[in-house]
Amino acid sequence: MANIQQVAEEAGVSVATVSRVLNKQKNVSAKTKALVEEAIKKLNYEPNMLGRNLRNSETRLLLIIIPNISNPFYFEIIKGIESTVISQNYHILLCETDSNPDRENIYFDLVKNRMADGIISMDPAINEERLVNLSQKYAIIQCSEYILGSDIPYVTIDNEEAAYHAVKHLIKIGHKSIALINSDERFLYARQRKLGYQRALEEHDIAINDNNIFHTKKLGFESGQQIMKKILYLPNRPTAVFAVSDLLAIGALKEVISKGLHVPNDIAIVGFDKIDFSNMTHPTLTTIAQPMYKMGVFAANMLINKIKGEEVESVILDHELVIRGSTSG
Amino acid sequence: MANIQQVAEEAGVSVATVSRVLNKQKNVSAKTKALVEEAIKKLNYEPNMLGRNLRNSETRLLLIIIPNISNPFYFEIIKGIESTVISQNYHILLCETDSNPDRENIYFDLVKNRMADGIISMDPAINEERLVNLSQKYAIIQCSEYILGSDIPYVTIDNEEAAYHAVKHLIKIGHKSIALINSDERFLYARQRKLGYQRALEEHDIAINDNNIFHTKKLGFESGQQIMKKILYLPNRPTAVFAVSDLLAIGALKEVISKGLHVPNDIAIVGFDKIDFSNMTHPTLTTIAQPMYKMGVFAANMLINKIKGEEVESVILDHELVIRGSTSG
DNA sequence: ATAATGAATGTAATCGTTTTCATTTATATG
DNA sequence: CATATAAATGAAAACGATTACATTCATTAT
Repeated sequence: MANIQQVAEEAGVSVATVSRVLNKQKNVSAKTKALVEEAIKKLNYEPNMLGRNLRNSETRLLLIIIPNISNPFYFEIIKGIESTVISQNYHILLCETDSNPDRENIYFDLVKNRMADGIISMDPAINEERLVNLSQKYAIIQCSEYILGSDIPYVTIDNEEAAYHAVKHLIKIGHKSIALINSDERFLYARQRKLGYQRALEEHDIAINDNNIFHTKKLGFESGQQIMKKILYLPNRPTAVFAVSDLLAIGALKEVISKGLHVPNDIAIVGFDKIDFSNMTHPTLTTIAQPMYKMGVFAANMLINKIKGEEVESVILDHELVIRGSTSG
Repeated sequence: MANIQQVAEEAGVSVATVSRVLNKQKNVSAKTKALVEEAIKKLNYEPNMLGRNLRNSETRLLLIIIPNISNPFYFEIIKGIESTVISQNYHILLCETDSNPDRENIYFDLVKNRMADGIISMDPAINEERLVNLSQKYAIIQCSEYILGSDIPYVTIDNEEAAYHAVKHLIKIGHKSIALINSDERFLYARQRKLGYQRALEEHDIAINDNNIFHTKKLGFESGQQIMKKILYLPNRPTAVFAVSDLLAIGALKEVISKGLHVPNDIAIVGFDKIDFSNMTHPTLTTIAQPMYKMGVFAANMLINKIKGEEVESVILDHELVIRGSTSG
């Protein structure tokens, strides 16, 4: 494996000149440039990034921290991030915490050890104290979930407003008894979405019934299924359900169908996220669309700017209510 | 940001000694070790991996190449890989090619430039020539899809046998007209699964009807849906469908249901992969389960061994037919 | 007390780049 | 033609670790 030294010898120039050619710098004559390029080709030379990285003290690697790789919510965001960073010669290290603090620490160490230049965190369960602490010294951006009051820049949507939209839609088509399938209220987005749910009900003079509010720690289909099972047994069965994620909504939908009930006639359902699969259920799922790809692009650009030392501002993007079969027969 | 030099000064020892403490080597007295550890704590020292990596010429980064991050087939495999490598102090760089040769090249360069120590490729559309070429100099393992006749080690299942199983199941429950939704036959697995499909039919004296065999370049739900649309218009409509991936099968299922037909009474469906979603459809999907997590673990260990310079053998793991609602009313 | 042994520690080279600064070479100006 | 200026090139330090080898120190045997 040839190194820059050997290329220099082969071309009969100094390593500095080779480096200049490599980095497309000015001030190298066409003749020597050709000489160097020839030597590179002849020796099959590929620059060693380790040397370069050490010298430049950067890795051009970015950490993306997510709770779980199989949650489709993150796909489009990640695609947005990936295509943005790759054009700027960065790469991403996808880190799945599984909400395990040990995993989290391993990833944090990666940036402390300078194996990564920055972090985009999308994990609601992340250790906030440590993250804020880390953000003093390293470039960090939050995406989707963020820490209220910290000064880590974030990109997100207005969760309260979005939930308000979703529930208002249910009310408008005539529902008065609406259940909420929420996730853990430790998480900001869960609290915000609940607020939106409550505001919509209050605004239409519908009493908030705590028996209609459910929580789950896990965000998979199964949780939605289990909670819907409980909802179906409720004495005054609600006529509609708002779930804070499509996965939960799809699990719920599945349970209703399995019991031989009709969606939306017996129970209407609204989800959140507009994941791909939400269009493959029968009926298709009404849901709140987040501009996921765009969120990824924003987060990526913000992080890269932050790495460059620029000042970056948090961003709140628009959402959209997508009305489909699960609320309109 | 302190470096090893400053720690050495603070502790009043040489950098060699600090390095020895860092790497938990023998031959350091308890006293000096304590001294060094104190200095490390005091200066908040974190070793810089770039220095270490350059010296050791390794990055402990492994490339995982997949066609598309949103295909759930890869999740469990990736989880298997991730948890295996992390315990051995490696990390993964998830690389999505989108079947775009430019992307692929960027990733290949990563290993040429020594930013990664090896590759696990799961991309059926990968440039075989380049991959084989690269495997002369770098550690490469293939997972799931592999190159026949190359000597890149792989871990996979017996695709032909699995498809044979699936189709035989359909025949056993009485079907005689069975459509195949295949992917691009450029891919080995597609050819193998078709072979299994044909063998099952032949073995039961069912004529193979080319009109019942469909191909798609894209592997999303929508492709399954579109193809099923065609199948439903066929003059002698098949009574069963075998799709080479769950995504295709779910799209197909959706189309059948949407047309008001019954699964499995009007059309039975078998998928492939046992992705999470396959349990969330109504009815649930009969499918072939691949031992995905295990495949990931194997691939990871094989790669790490290969990096160490050991000889590694290819592996073929068992599959399993999971019978569910879409073939048994 | 001395030599022999082994453990602990230090010195300096090394990995492969980039970049500052000095020096050489080419070009333009009078 | 001499000089001023700009462009091209090179020498060497730097990035931060690891490690071969040399050296010092402590321990034991004679």
